[in-house]
Amino acid sequence: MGKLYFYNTLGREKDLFMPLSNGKVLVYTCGPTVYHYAHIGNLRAFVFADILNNTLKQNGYTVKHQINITDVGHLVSDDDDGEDKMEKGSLREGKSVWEIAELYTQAFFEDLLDLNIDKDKFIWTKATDYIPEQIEMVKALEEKGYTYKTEDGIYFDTSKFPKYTELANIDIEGLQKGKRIADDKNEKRNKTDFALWKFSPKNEKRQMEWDSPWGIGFPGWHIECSSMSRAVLGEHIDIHTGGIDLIPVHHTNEIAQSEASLEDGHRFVNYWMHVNFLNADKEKMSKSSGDFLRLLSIKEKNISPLSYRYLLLMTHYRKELKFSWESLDAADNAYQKLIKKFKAIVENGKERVSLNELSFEANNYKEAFENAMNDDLNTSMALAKMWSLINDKNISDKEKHTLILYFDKYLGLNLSHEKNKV
RNA sequence: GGUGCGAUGGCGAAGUGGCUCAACGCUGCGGUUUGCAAAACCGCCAUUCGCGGGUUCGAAUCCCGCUCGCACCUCCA
Repeated sequence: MGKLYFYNTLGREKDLFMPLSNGKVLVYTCGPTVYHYAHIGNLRAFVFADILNNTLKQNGYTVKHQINITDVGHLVSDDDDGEDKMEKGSLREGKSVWEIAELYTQAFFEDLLDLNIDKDKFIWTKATDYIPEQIEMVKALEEKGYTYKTEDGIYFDTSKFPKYTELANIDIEGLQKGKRIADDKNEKRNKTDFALWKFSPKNEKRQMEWDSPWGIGFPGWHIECSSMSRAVLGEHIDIHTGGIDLIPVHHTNEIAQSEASLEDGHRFVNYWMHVNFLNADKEKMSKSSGDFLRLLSIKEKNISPLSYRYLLLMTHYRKELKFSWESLDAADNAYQKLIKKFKAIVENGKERVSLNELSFEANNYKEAFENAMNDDLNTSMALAKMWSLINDKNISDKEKHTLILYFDKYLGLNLSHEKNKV
């Protein structure tokens, strides 16, 4: 097992990775919401999760990696009578909310397949399959005195959890009025308090609603990750990943729920890893429906989705990526060239050598590549090492063949198969 | 208002004190090859790392100040 260093959002520095139990790593990734198609920005988080998963495995760990699917609708923010996004989608498309969830879940899985992400590596859990667990957790929090009831739901009292600001470094006083916290009409005690259970609106039948000790309703949107991760991975997990936007609200709330319901002082998560955003050149990557770039848009331009994956690997995951068609073209050129070069290498060096009988020089490339990946998943550096290897005339094609296939176990660029268009 | 991130060649991007007077890829340019072209191959393309100071034998890398840009806090990852 090599030495892995990960940048931890909690503490904001690169730490040596030490798993909770020997040889086994528990990972949780915040997954998609399934009332719309994923745009390519969403997908960045899952390519990252995939690379992380690969790297852990290459380092000899057994990885148990869970991703949730948010199929419960939650209220559209601002106004009180805001519609639920699932229900809204249902209305829009004339399908039941369950059909909506299924439709977009399948579309999401297709995107993963296109990106060479084997979905079977992960344990997928749907929020609607874990309603009893979510209710249990809310009950536990209630028993410990962390909750209170208002007209529209059961809320978590964040003032009772002193470490609340730890992850995001939130200045509660500084939170501006008029933003999400402004709805003082719903009797929230603190600006940062959030719903654990929401009551169904009176005189209205929702398509998704469940009975609970507090009345008919549906879970708050943070509780699903806390309770599902506990159900599948246990109370303590090694690594939790997600988009950078989840830090201040969602992950902060997750920590509060999970740790408040544990014994004092126990950490819910040891390493928090956050993927930066991909932003479009001109238009902002759209948040809700509307126009946004799908993987399909890339395919329609006859560009391989794996070229998009290559583009993602060109930049470090913690760095913002500005998407443009120019940069995707550059990535596509590089990726297609890589495939060609690799094919030529395979033809000249058909039989491979074993990884432990590499020449000294070839082994240097192996180590340089591993070091790059193990240093907080520096894929950009790793790609550079791969190119240097390809261009090195002193290494035999047999060894190159061996090494590139090995590298691709980390990178997942599907270099060994023929499904790529050339 | 709060929080966080960033500024490196035409573009993307690595590099956190000496092995980098700056990797790797894309583009471009010159050449070899070719009937021409494409492809392939060979070669070239930042004395410089936003600006101004400072620390040091030595800084893109550390410190101070400044300028500019971006993101999140509105259920986008």
